[in-house]
Amino acid sequence: MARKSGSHADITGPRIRAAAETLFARHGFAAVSMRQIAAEVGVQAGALYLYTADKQSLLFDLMRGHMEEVLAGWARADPGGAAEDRLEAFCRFHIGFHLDRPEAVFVAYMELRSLESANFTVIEALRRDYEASLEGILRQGRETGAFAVPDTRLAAMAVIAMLTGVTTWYREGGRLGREAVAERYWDMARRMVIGG
Amino acid sequence: MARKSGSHADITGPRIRAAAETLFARHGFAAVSMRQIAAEVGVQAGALYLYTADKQSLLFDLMRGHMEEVLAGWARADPGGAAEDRLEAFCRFHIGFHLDRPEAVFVAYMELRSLESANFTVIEALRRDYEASLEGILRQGRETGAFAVPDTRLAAMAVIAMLTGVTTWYREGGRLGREAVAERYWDMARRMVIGG
DNA sequence: GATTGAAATGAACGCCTGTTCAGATACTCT
DNA sequence: AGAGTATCTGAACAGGCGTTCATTTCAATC
Repeated sequence: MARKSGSHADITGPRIRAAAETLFARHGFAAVSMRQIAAEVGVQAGALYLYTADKQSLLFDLMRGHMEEVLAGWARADPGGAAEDRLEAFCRFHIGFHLDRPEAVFVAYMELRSLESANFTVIEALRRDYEASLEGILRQGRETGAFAVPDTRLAAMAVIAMLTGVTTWYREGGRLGREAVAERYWDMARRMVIGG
Repeated sequence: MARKSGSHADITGPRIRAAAETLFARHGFAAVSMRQIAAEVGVQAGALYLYTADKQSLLFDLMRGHMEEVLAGWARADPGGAAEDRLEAFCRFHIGFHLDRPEAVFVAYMELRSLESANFTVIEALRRDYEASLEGILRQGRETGAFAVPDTRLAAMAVIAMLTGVTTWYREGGRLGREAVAERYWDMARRMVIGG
């Protein structure tokens, strides 16, 4: 029989993933035990295995889900058109998306080394897809003469590193709001690549 | 009696720290056991405690040593003078220094959360000192009119994140040499902050 | 050759790990 | 009320953890 929507199982799975994400972000994958995750959900450790094959799958599912969300998010946010407009959209999207999910971002960037080899390959490929989408914008801008970028791959890595860095210091309710931060970062990114 | 220089003890301590650094960088602090470190040095686990109080001290000493090296290194490399010259020196120093010590950098950036609270405070203060030295350059440049930076703290964080990002993709013997990478990153940093 | 003292061993401590599973519980549908 | 199923418990497993310490090893000194 098909499971009713809203059943306990439909709720507990996501709760486990959320608890794991929070704990992995705070203490690191290796430092968090299945019993800690279970306690956070209010359940015994054995119950977790009704929802996940093992601890590694929990991490992998979290990271793959995040990377797919990033890619789908940018696919939606990409306005197309001129390279400069697309770069602005990319900067604003990247910062907004990352500030919305600080824990997922933390896990995705810090726990690559905790992935088993086959899982690492999958996540790494998704990451390269995302980086390639930025590099595509830079190539387009160079071809149309809008950007002066001697090395698009290198510039793409530099821009992404700069943008992602926001998550290490930004605090909600701090001196600058998201919009102000995004504005200034977009301005710096523009100056980095613009011709002249 | 004073210990003879070159004694076993003078050699084993650094060997333990080197092994710990490599293993912490590769697998993460929590995922590495004292027995693994000992095996790497060719010794039983108990022997490590002749050279370090505990595992946490091993990590803390590594990170403090690294941060103090960074600060001392920049103090030596800072040419003084015009802000633009100092910024160029900073970019080249930061990239060169970090590419020389990929493992120490990895540990210093990834294992902050593995530090006990008191130790974290110490490391964080050292990091802020380093960031402040870059921000000082940007402030100087803004005051002399060389740079157009609306927010020096934000720009400092952006530049450091961009520069540090090199360590995530640079591979010795790759498409670009260190000098070429440093040259292009300095160019991007300059464009980010320069007036006009 | 005996004495010293540093260096290292290897066993032990109590506790925690990821994972499994037989049995108990609670809920839904007839 | 009773059957059936989804959910969870709680104990167990084999092994690893950080750390301690009595004992041994070994090279340098007297």
